[in-house]
Amino acid sequence: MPELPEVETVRRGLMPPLLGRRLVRVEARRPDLRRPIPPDLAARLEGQRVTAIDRRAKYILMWVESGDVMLLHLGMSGRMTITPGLPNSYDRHDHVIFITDAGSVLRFNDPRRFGLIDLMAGSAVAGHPLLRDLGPEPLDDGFDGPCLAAALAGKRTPIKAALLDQTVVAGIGNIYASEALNLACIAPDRQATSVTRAEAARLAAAIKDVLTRAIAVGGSSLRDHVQPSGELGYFQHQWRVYDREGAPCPTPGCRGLVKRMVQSNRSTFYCDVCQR
DNA sequence: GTTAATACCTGTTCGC
DNA sequence: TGCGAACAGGTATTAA
Repeated sequence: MPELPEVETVRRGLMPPLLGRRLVRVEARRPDLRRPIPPDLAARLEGQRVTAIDRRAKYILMWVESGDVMLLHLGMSGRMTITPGLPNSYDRHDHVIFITDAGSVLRFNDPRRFGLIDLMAGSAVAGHPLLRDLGPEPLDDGFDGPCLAAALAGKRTPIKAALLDQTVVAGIGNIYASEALNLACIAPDRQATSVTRAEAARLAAAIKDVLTRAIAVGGSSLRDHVQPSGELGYFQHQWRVYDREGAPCPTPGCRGLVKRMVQSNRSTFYCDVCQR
């Protein structure tokens, strides 16, 4: 599932083959993703040189020389793959194709079609409805205990649900929420308002740690995520609790076992011995 | 206004 | 073995 580390991995994988290249052909083969692909996508991107590829939360922003920005979200099952030349055939879920002046082919493939593509002028990025309400970037220098504590203030919801709220912290999904809470030894069903300043500092550090280490190994390849090169990510081998029900808790000195519960219709994995 | 539940979608896994 | 049900989950929408 593409959360922040997977999206960042994709962004980094797209930079070498795309940055500075000209898009010679853009083809939307299936327009009905979570929201319709803008009908003028090809017209506004073809002939344009890619000037920057950024990330905000789980969104990728591709800037072109005209000043337009393509916004991309991978949803749950989306992947971007690059091949050096034209493939023999396209997959039925290859929804958008980009061909560069170097001849490489970028494919946006998304079987479940929870992903989306939008297009806007660069001046409209900050005010875009999907971007304007996002919370702080957890890997920014400014994200720390006080920052997290401020974001959690007044949230009358379990801390796990608060971490999934993109207006609280941007980019955390179901896997890394469980991982960070276990690393910080905070119970997922605690009310967000009950998290102390010291705990918020611990949790902010745990979030940074988990995300940074996941990016370093290319993210988690659960069912869908691969890097643009086709390589897998390997962080799933380092999961502490996610999808490890019954396994020993990895916290040093803790003798608990990983348990699973459902919060807001989502699986949460945790240890009820060391997570308090 | 805030929070919880549901819909969207399809490939995979599970149980009978 | 084969079938259908359940499950996975990010975000928008609807309900409470």
